[in-house]
Amino acid sequence: MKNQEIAAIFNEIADLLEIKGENPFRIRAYRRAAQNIEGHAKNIADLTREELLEIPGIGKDLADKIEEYLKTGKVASYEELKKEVPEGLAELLSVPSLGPKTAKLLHEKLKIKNIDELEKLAGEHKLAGLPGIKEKTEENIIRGIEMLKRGKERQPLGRVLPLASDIVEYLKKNAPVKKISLAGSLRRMKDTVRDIDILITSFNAHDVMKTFVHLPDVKEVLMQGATKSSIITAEDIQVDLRVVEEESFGAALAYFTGSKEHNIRLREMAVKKGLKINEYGIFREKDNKKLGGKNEEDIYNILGLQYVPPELREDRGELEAALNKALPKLIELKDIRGDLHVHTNQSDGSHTVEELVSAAEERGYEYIAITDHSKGLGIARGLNEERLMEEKKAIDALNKKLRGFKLLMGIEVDIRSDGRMDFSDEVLAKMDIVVASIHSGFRQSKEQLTKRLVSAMKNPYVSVIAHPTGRLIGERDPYEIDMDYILKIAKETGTALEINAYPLRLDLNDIYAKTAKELGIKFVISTDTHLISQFDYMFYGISIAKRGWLEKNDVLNTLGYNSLMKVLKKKRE
DNA sequence: GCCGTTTTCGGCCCGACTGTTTTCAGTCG
Repeated sequence: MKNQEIAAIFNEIADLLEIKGENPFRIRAYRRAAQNIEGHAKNIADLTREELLEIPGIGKDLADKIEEYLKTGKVASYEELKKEVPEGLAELLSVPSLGPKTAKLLHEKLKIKNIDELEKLAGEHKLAGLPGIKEKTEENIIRGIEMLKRGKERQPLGRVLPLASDIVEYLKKNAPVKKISLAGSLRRMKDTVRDIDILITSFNAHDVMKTFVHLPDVKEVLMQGATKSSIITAEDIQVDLRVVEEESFGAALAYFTGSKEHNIRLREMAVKKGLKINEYGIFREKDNKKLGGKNEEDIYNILGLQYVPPELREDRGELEAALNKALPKLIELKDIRGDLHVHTNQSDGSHTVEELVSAAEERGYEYIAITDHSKGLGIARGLNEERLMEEKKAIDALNKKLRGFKLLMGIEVDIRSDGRMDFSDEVLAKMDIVVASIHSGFRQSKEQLTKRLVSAMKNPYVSVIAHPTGRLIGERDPYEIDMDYILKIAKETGTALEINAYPLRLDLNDIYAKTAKELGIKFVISTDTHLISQFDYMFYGISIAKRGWLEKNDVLNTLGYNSLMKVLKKKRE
């Protein structure tokens, strides 16, 4: 996909323009375009000019630049800019607390061109004494470089959310907290997050702040004010806390939940109606009369919009839909009636089928599918045909004993590097459900990898493609595939795509899920459980599904057992 | 640079905290 490349260039242009001190709105236009290109599920390279212009934030000029890049591999104006602003200077902007004005100043006065030079001169205390810079600013820059070096990359949702919940619980117990809520990308359940935002109401903000900056986990206090404080935890995650008045809680929640792009659009809509939105409420412009803000719903209602669930607030069309009362009725955890990707101790899981059944029953499920690995995956003790048939026999027997609960006999069949399935059709035909996935040859060419998935989908017995892009957040990039083509074949063959709920996978991601849904492709949301506690990862899968605008009807494991079996058989016919 | 049931030109979201100042600029979210 060219999308990331083009988005990166537009962001870089925005950085360079910032350092030059250009019109801030022009800079924002580049950033907005970059954001919308990155979030676009279709390959930009395949769009017609008309389709390009339909992307919000892309006008004539930026469409020209995109076409120029696709044609020549370069953008002339970008190359010009790079000549004007020394290479490396833009990277200074990635240092927290250092913005374009300071970057420009540092270059003009000290000829600093990159972070290494900055670090050296800051260490020698050469920064202090420049206009507007004294010791404190120098210290902050040094600290910013340290933070940057520690790699404060985005962390997987599944790693940060438990931490955030702990902090919320601690504050509830130890500080005078009335209302408390997570906000930011964590509340939107983005698959990765950079920091934790917490919003609080209290009759004693001062004490809340005091407790907060003395949390057991605090490594560093970045700022402490009357209504806003920030810390860094021992895990190197930044936590921002805001205390607001009860009367403003809803407005503040909306404001701090974001996304920034969503909020900007919301405010633009408000301005057009003669209203003003800030974190304290929604106001009439002419006399500043407060119309609402205690509840988050106020903001949307007064603008004549449906309430937009946090997971949708990304400026991906949700405000237009809210205006037309056309928001999806999002899937919920309680809609899920079973898990269709579960491993036992026959391959690399930790539990017996019986143990898994009782755990599933506890969670209110009506069925699960046992899908151990196939023989090709030796490392996971993949099953050969003989062991698979033994497992099937055991499951058949168990099914006869179970009351009100069903086991589906399945397999997670390995898609071999040449595109063949690890079992013959004859064996696959004996399964209730076949989940196919790639576990090897991640570095094959895009064509090869695409071909492997296509060959799996064209197999009449393959019901689901599991973790379709193979990513492990923060550890392994998705392998390269032609997603447009994959989606087309999924639709044609009636193959479902999995949203793997394992927190490091979350694969398909939200963007692809939304596109796939629009094409009418069906999904399963599965946990890939190897350990009983992992059944609870379903919650993460649901969150990604919500972010992909999925409704109950889009997801096969919301069906009752009989309906599900009917759907699974349909592809084979 | 984008965008238009106010506009093809003139707008473009809004406020807190910090560090530097002595009323404010820069940065951030």
